[in-house]
Amino acid sequence: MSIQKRRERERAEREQLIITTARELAEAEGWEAVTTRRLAERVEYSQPVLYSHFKGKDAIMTAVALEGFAELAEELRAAPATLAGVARAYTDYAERCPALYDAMFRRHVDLPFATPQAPPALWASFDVLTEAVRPHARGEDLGLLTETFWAALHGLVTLTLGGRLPRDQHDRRLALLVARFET
Amino acid sequence: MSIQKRRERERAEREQLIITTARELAEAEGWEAVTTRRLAERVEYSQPVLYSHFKGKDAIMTAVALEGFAELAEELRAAPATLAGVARAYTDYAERCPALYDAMFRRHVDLPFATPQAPPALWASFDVLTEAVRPHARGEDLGLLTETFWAALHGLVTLTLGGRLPRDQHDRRLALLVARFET
DNA sequence: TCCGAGTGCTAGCAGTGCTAGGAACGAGAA
DNA sequence: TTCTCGTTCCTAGCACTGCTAGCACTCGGA
Repeated sequence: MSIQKRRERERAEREQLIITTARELAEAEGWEAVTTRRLAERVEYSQPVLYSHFKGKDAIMTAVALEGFAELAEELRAAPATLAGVARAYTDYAERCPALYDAMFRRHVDLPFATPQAPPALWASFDVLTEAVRPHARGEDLGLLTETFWAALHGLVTLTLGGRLPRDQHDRRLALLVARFET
Repeated sequence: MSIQKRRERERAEREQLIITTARELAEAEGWEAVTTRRLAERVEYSQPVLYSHFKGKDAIMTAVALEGFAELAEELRAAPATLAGVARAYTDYAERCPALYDAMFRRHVDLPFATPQAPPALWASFDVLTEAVRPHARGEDLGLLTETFWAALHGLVTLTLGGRLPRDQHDRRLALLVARFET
């Protein structure tokens, strides 16, 4: 049965290759440029192969987003466990991987959010954020306060990435936001 | 020269019809459903007519967004001139016209933001927001603080509309945000 | 009555996501 | 070794997208 094992392994490797390639392509040229044809060409397989791994293009994006959740959680855990530290790590990550951030938090993906069924990696990120917010919750519901702070970070990130807010003052805006949530 | 005037008027009316129809279609089924063919069919003209009014589909979306800016400014002006009042009016508008909000603040439109060249209607909204924030600026840069508050509102709105935050607690999150920016 | 500008149509291009069908390969049986 | 059967993967094609070239027609002005 070793042959079958090898096949399963090769198949898993190919699936990972598709995800990684999709991510690279999106990061380089945006998700609009990630077409099934271009993606298939890059992984050096024909188009229908993609559909033997994923239900469709959306499912590929979802897989990429899941990778992003795990990475983001790592970044947040590595950051100083303060409100400012975690906030900075969050926006830095979004700035560094805008297409990934797009897939995770802007595009429509078929994943549960804000429920116990949400991906564990997403919960991990949220937990780090929660711990950073905790010291500053003055009797407020900690979960809701964290959601609110997260939303504020998200707004800052998306408006800046989308060119609605000038990038050069981003640091000062982030500082203002953090200050308002401290204490 | 009256004939020419009539033609110009009819042309302007048709242009408005295209904008209104695009808006209705987007609000009813989302922007993905707004294809040039469906839009042309609804306004009862052939597809190429759209291109005699607008450079492309994006330009139609931009025209719709501009309408939205004007409407939003009106709504904000009509709201109680407090931080809570304006914030509530902002999120209410987004909730009521999600597709319009999408075109205005989420999709890529070819408009200048956060510069003096930005659409006047957009500045009008921002000015109302600024006045609501002013009493709570404790020595901070008022423009930057307003941008930050706006970003936070935007984050709340987009995460909620995108299904990333449960709608039912929206009011409480909004109250938390406003409380953090008061004083 | 005729002309010419200009308007709006039909038809088509290149590209999209996705799928049906068959060809080719390779593992196991005879 | 040869045959058979499954699986794997590709070619070809569908229905759609945004957009445009080019022709037919209309209609005001002479």
